[in-house]
Amino acid sequence: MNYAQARSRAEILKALAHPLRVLLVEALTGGDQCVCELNKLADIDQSGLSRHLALLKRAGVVSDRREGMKVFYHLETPCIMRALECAFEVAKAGVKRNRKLLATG
Amino acid sequence: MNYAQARSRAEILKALAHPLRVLLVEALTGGDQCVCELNKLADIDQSGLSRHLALLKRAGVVSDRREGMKVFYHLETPCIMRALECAFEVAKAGVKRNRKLLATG
DNA sequence: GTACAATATGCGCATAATCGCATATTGTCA
DNA sequence: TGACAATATGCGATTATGCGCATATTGTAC
Repeated sequence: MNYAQARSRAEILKALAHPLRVLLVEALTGGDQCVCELNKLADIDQSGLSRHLALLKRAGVVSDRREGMKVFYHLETPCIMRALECAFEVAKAGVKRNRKLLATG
Repeated sequence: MNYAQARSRAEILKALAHPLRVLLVEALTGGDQCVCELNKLADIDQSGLSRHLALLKRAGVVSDRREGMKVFYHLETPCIMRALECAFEVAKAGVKRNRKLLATG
């Protein structure tokens, strides 16, 4: 893998590397949702949410479509969630490892 | 999923969300390597590399062990590569999608 | 046309990430 | 002990991110 390839992978990962965006992607695995629904996921200002969604869209992770006044977002890449599952396992393992280190050392 | 869980997942993703760190993780799937070897992967200053490795370690993605003067890094989570593969698919799809948009619009 | 609802964007500020350089630490060998 | 190799850390400068507020856009209904 060359640096250019690594950069494009990193771009995607960066798009996912935010708590709210993780929540958004997870929510969208259950099906498309409009911004007004997604806005209930976390206590965030609407303009911020809109920015996060735009960012995910730019990265190619989601797409959007308009229906009347509402805009629905769609998860283009369910495989991303499998990646997140793995990441979660890593996190748990890491926490355990650190606990062990603290107990031992 | 609550915000705390999302945050811990985002932490892992953030750790991976850098071109050099993507390269490092990929390189380590082939087996443990010392910093001096990893330093050949990209044109980066040694102290920078050390920082990136420390970051991956803090996130629980890699571990290190000392052997004489050298420090070897070990990938704790080969499953991470699936995330990278997925990210790559997303990236490719994104490029295709943009081409189509350019052609259509 | 007005009024309103849903969503997006411009802007300024605060915080975090990254980098390069110098320097410190740790281990080996003579 | 001193000299050197491998790695890590402190610091300052630059750049990128995220946030909240105000405002703009787009669509609907009257």
